[in-house]
Amino acid sequence: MSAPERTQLDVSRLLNEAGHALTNRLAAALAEVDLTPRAQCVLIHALEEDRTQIQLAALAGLDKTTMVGTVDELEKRGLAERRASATDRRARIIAVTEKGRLAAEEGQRIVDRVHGDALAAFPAESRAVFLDLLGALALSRDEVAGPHAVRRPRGA
Amino acid sequence: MSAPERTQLDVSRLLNEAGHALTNRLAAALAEVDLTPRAQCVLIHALEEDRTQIQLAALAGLDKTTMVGTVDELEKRGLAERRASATDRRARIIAVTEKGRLAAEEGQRIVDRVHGDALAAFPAESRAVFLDLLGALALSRDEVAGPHAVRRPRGA
DNA sequence: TATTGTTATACTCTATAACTATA
DNA sequence: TATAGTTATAGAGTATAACAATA
Repeated sequence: MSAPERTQLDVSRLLNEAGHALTNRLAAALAEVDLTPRAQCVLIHALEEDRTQIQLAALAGLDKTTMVGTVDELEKRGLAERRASATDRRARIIAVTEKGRLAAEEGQRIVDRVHGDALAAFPAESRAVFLDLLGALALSRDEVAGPHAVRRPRGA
Repeated sequence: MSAPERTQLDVSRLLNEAGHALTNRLAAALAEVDLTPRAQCVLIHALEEDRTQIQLAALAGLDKTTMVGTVDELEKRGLAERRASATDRRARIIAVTEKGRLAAEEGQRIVDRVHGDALAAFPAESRAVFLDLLGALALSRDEVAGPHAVRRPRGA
């Protein structure tokens, strides 16, 4: 507890750069099977159980309007289908097709490989500490500011 | 070394979320002294020594065209000035004014505080491990893919 | 021929607003 | 009245292209 720890001058920048680096690698790797990280994420969550677009959007951290296009794409490529919900005629359940399931499973192997490779150089204990702390930091997401960052309302 | 370590299912997502969270907090805190993280970053680097716009852009991870607007803003607010380089008549040295120096120093205290707060809850050893690993991850930025992520050329 | 800084503009991404149909 | 999904579009951010001055 001496001078303000200059070692980590810019933690936020390190986080953003590391995040971009990994995301780019992930996107490049998933592109080999024609998937985006987002599509992969949605497919995986949709496989777990019957979920509506809004539920999937929340899980993926997307807006419902962004989700429309994402699902359009999945449907166009035959990886998933919109089905009427049995309990709410407004809602659409996103059902993953067999083709989609196979793609998602291969995608998941790729995701695991990329993440594994990124951390492979470090000892297991360090990885555990890192992931623990990182998880806690990520959780503190909406605790401080409002639900979302700045964005002026329409007529301003 | 058992099944693919499911613990860190999505490291890249954690990194991005933690990065956004911290960046938002940083932006909110710096807004109190009317600075953006970017302006703060440019001011600090410009204070260290005489630097041109392009040099500052590289240090801040910005495009030179983005830098123009950033410097415009700093100049308009009287925090910095464009000065002719003594050695290259094409180049502009970004000189920080006294007002800019004071703002940057206060900004740096805020940056240190926010970063300190974010990590305060964790033991020093964990922080050290975390920052070490994070720094290594961030360094691996351009090692894999090309210099920048996708962007179709103009006429495509 | 290459580079600094500039302008203009085009592209991507995402969210707001307004709407329909349900609840 | 509120919510799921849709559309259209506005806004923010950033990069490409083309240019003038200079190297």
